[in-house]
Amino acid sequence: MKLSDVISEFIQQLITETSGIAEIQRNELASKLGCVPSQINYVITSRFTPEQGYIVESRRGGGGYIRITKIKYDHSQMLMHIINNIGTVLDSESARLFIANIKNNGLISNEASILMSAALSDTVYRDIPQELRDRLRASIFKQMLINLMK
Amino acid sequence: MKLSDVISEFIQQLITETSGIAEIQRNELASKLGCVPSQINYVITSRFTPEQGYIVESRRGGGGYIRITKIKYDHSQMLMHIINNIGTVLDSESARLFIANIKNNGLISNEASILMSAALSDTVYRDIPQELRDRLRASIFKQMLINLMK
DNA sequence: AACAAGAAGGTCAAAGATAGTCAAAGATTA
DNA sequence: TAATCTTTGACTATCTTTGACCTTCTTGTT
Repeated sequence: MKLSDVISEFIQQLITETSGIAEIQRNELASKLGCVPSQINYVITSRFTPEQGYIVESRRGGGGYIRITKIKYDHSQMLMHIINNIGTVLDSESARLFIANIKNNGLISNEASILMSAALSDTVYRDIPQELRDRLRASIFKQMLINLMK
Repeated sequence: MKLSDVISEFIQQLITETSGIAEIQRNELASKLGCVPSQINYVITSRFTPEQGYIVESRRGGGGYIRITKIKYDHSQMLMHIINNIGTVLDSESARLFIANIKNNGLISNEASILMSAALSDTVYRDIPQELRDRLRASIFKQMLINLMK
């Protein structure tokens, strides 16, 4: 079996055992599974993404950790559906429509829609190179949605 | 658990017990918790900053002390404070602290804090050139706050 | 008052402990 | 064989711990 799959399964196992939250130490896990530390990052970025329903947080330094949380989406399947439909780029008009839609469907509060609109509005991306804007917008939108499902 | 966290929790506990003001002796606390005195300073400067709503005062010499006071803001002062303190750049740690602070003071809902944290978290800015990240983060944060106040 | 000694707390930089990034090389798949 | 996925390691960024040295304050002595 591929190394990446071993790592991935190990983490999934951990998540199952802890019913939702795996907290690991990168170097420790790497040495336990016999791989270089950065491979842990590879596995996480390729298999524990928002699209797949995971939130990843971490801290460096002494006592550092990587925490991977599996989203429970019983009540949020529509949101999950939205996330999977966003793609890697998102222009401001599409963002506006998505937000209006999920708000009208009662999936998010009015306050949440205000915040999302603010964070995705064109005015804040002035300094960002054109080609990065819509990728960033997509990324932020997904991150916000996935975290709402925590 | 990390030493810093032990120290931090000890101080927080003190603040809670005294409903707002912890007064400690640096050397005494250091020896009680088994660390070098300067580590107390480290914890204070990293976890009891104005951004987190604390004022720190101290005196040297015989009978010296370090006093840490939790600030009680009212809402308008709070917003004022935050807005005046976000410059043109904002790193992720400061963002985290600001958000925790305004949430703890009841200025924003839990949902809002989750959304803000998500939108400002480091993970979404991977593709953005280093020098733009913190400018963008500041910009998004301000935009969200402004729109919340409307 | 002047001074010296002692008792705090403050600063800073180095070392240690983690995690993150990126690009090159290798493997697999379409 | 071209595209995509995986593996690796060198380099970077961040957070924590420690210790040597500095500054300020109080108190006792002359």
